[in-house]
Amino acid sequence: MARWQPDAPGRLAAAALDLFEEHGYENTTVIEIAERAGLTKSTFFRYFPDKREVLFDKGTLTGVLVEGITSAPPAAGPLDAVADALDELGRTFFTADRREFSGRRQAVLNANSELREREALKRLDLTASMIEALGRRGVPSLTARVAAELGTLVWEIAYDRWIDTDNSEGFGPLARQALAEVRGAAGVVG
Amino acid sequence: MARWQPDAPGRLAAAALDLFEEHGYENTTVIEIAERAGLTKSTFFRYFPDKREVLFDKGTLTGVLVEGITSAPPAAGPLDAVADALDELGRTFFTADRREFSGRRQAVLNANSELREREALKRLDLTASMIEALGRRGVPSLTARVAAELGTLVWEIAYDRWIDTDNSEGFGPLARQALAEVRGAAGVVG
DNA sequence: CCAGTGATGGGACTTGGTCTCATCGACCCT
DNA sequence: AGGGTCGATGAGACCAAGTCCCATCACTGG
Repeated sequence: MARWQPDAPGRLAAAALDLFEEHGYENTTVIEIAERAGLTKSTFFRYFPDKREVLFDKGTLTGVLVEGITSAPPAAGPLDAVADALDELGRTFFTADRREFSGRRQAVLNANSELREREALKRLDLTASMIEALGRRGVPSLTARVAAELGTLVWEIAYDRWIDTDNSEGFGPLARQALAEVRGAAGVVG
Repeated sequence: MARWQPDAPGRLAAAALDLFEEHGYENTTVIEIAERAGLTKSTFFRYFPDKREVLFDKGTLTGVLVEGITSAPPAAGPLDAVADALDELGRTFFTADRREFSGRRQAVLNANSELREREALKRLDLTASMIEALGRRGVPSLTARVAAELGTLVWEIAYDRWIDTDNSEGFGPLARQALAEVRGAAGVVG
């Protein structure tokens, strides 16, 4: 045994998503996931720090977003920098071929509180990364915090719509639209 | 045995905080917590759904905040309603005598990622509650979402300052100040 | 042909969390 | 006083997550 398997983490993630859809997250055992992927519990925990993490990408999303904010034109305001980053995200991450997978994944997340908790943490980390990236652009601390909070909200709204919609609008335009709406609302809250 | 103990959950929470400070969260066992409180593992899980929850109040904070938003003058804008709620929170919850405890608790939370994750979830739930309360005031959905996001940020900033400061300013004034700053920043983000 | 390396398997072990049942004390009713 | 109910607790079996350590196999290079 101990044969090598191509793309072990990918196989584990795929197996996990399948099983979570079939039997639910809590009724699925790490051992079952590993078995379906042709691996063992040991290997599972070698690639993922815990059971929940099998459904979350290793910070690639955050990386793209930070990169996008950093490389936005220097003259752009904080929210415009975020908008640029969201466009970039739509081009490199939330592509059309990943939409179905994202939808399946999100349905599983929504169905389990333990997973929603992990999602909440990721959301917080995402906001923190945006704050840091905006800070490197010279945006004052508190402004960065507000912009990152609103930016995260825009991301969230656009992501939900991107998954739900039957129309084939890409993530980028949806984000632009959401940003405009949030901007409008921010001007009205007082 | 099976003797009755006054305020079992309170004793468990106090014992837990002590032990977490002494040995750290992960190096403390639920059995140890229960023992220090003169109880058992069974009783611990009868009062708390899991180990983390022993450091989180049962939604009283959210309750006060929602109540405050709901009972704000009908003419008040969304953020003003939130400001009223934060004042109420300062009067009934974040009182001077609870400051030391809150500081100890927060230090423990900050030291452990599992606890920070739970905190992230609570933050999300808090925002959701604010959105709902604002919705009942007739605030349009997206405006409510933005206001709740900013309100949560204000709460967070004020809470941090309330814990850190040596000065004896109450939570209410700190929240007012934070709100003004966030308002200013929101007007600048573009 | 042999040694080293990297990915995997196996199994023991701790702990969080669930469940079921027994026990004890307080209170009530006659 | 005596018996019965009820609420809170204790006790212990049990399962799964997560950690650790070591064995094993395939591949690679000399």
